[in-house]
Amino acid sequence: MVGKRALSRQSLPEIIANDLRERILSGEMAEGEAIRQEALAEEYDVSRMPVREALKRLNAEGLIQWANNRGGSVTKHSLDEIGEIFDLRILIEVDLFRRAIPLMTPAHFAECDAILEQMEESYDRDDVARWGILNHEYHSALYSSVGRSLTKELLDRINVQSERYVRMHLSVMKQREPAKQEHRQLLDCARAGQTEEACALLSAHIERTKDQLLQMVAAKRATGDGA
Amino acid sequence: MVGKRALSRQSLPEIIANDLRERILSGEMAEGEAIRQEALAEEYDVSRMPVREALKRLNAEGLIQWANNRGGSVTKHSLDEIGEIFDLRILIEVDLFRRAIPLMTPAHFAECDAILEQMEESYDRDDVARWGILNHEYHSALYSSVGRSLTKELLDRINVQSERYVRMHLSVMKQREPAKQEHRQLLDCARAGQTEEACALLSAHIERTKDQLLQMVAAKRATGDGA
DNA sequence: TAATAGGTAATTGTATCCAAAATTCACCGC
DNA sequence: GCGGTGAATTTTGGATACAATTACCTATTA
Repeated sequence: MVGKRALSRQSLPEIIANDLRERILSGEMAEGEAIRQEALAEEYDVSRMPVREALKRLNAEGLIQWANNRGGSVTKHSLDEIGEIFDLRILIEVDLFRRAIPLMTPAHFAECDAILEQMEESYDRDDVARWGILNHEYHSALYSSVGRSLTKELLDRINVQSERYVRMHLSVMKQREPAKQEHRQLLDCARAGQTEEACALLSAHIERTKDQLLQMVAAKRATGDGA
Repeated sequence: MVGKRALSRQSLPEIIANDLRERILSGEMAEGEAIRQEALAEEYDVSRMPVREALKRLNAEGLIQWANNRGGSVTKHSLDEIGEIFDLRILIEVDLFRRAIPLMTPAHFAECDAILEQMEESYDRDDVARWGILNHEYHSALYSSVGRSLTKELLDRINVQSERYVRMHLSVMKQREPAKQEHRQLLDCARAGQTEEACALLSAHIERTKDQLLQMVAAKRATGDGA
């Protein structure tokens, strides 16, 4: 993301977009839920204008869909599309990882190690929210040795989509041990300079997440809502 | 003032965004050029509101950069970033092509053939504008057998970026014969079911375009760097 | 003479207001 | 009783007016 640390001077659309994004990602705003500008404006106690800009932004991010004069709704992905999102993650993350490994220094490995430790700590406390954040941080840290800012920006956009489903996943995920081990192996392979092995592990890691998650979403949709 | 064309069913921001996008892609708005909302609003004879929405959209597409209260400017990519754009194209297009080839039917091949013929015709007439459009159509046709709508959407966004530079490229490109042959070979391999060979060709094809183009942009920036 | 501070002008961001489009409900006709 | 058409309400889209922030220019002081 663009690093504007002065968040005191954040514009209203920015603030609202961030909050709405969080509400969508957390599932507070359900898939397919209709969005009315005025209701949101009243809720945030601002005019409809900054709300409109925030909605436009989220629309560009793909989190909500907008019809011309017909209002908007929270984007709902089909199972195929959810799978596609994870295939894109595999494609781009593995490419980044392959470029990153030869450039990794002890400092990079140390950073990954530090995050891993915090992750394992959050396992034990069953702090899924923190685990999700750290998971994202860890994956980013794996690629920090390589520049590729445009690619990372693209990946961030895709990750916003995937995060919606990963979060559902985390909250009901039983077996976190495999992921834990995979994260360690990934780093070990990278440290040993075994680029292709590490990439294969990363690919399998995301693939496994995808499979588990698709199963879960499918089950949820079959029982839960009729849509 | 300005002739209001078919704005009937299209929203104003949409129209303005499309026009601005075209102006940026065509080079009419140069890299790094500052953008003032009011000037554009006056030019299009509308208020600043739809202009702002259009600018927001282009910002999300990465064509312009926006600072908080500081105005915006047309995005200027470094040589590395331009290379990155083409690397992303390779990554995504090859993945799409690999998935598409096994699904291609005679109808798909016929469509590609038809576009190829028009392309070769436009070679002879030296119609670079038409060639550019057909080039994009051809690449899309290669992947038409596969669904993957989200991936295609992503690719379209990347292609918008690359098109800025491809257009410069086309207008000064001397040797179009290699591209011509490569396009044929690509299709022949795909028809023969030689998936990996076809993907390798596609990768090399885009890679060659990237190399030529980087050379050209580097030369252009070295001479007239003042802009 | 140069640097800093203050003021002014320009540009962006937000709010309120008005118009246009769409959906829904009711009434009329079949 | 059912279907279609029209009007009214709801909701979005666009314009104008106003506030806030920023940058530039000028003046004053060291």
